[in-house]
Amino acid sequence: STSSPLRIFAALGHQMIQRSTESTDCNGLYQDLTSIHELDISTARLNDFYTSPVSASSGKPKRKRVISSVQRQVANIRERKRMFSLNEAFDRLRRKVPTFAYEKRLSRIETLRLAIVYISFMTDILENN
DNA sequence: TAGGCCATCTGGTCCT
DNA sequence: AGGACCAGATGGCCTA
Repeated sequence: STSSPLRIFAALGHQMIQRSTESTDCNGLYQDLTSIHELDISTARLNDFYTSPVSASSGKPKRKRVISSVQRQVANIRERKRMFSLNEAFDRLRRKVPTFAYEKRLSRIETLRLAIVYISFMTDILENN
């Protein structure tokens, strides 16, 4: 139907295309996220703390956590996994927002901005029907 | 070559 | 205590 929301959205600019569904994540850039299990956790010592000289806000001495190198490695892997899942969510969102005939995939910030516009557009359609 | 984008590391803070 | 989340820093890759 020519009045479908997607067609109306497409009419705002160029012809809208269905974006390919190929996964753009990884590309071999991620390190092995399973390697967390291979770290020798048994050698990790407990956290050490030292007292920083000043705490401007509270006046109380701040306790800073100092972690071992093994704990740092484990934390890095966790962070990589977290960012990986974040990027998976971005990929899902990318596939949901209609785009024009770009040769280039949307960046994360472009994906967010286009999603905002798209949601607003759809909301307007619903409210005016 | 500059700027944009991204992956990764890191330390701080919040929360369980 | 430790995991989740976050933001800053850094370096690599790509494109105009």
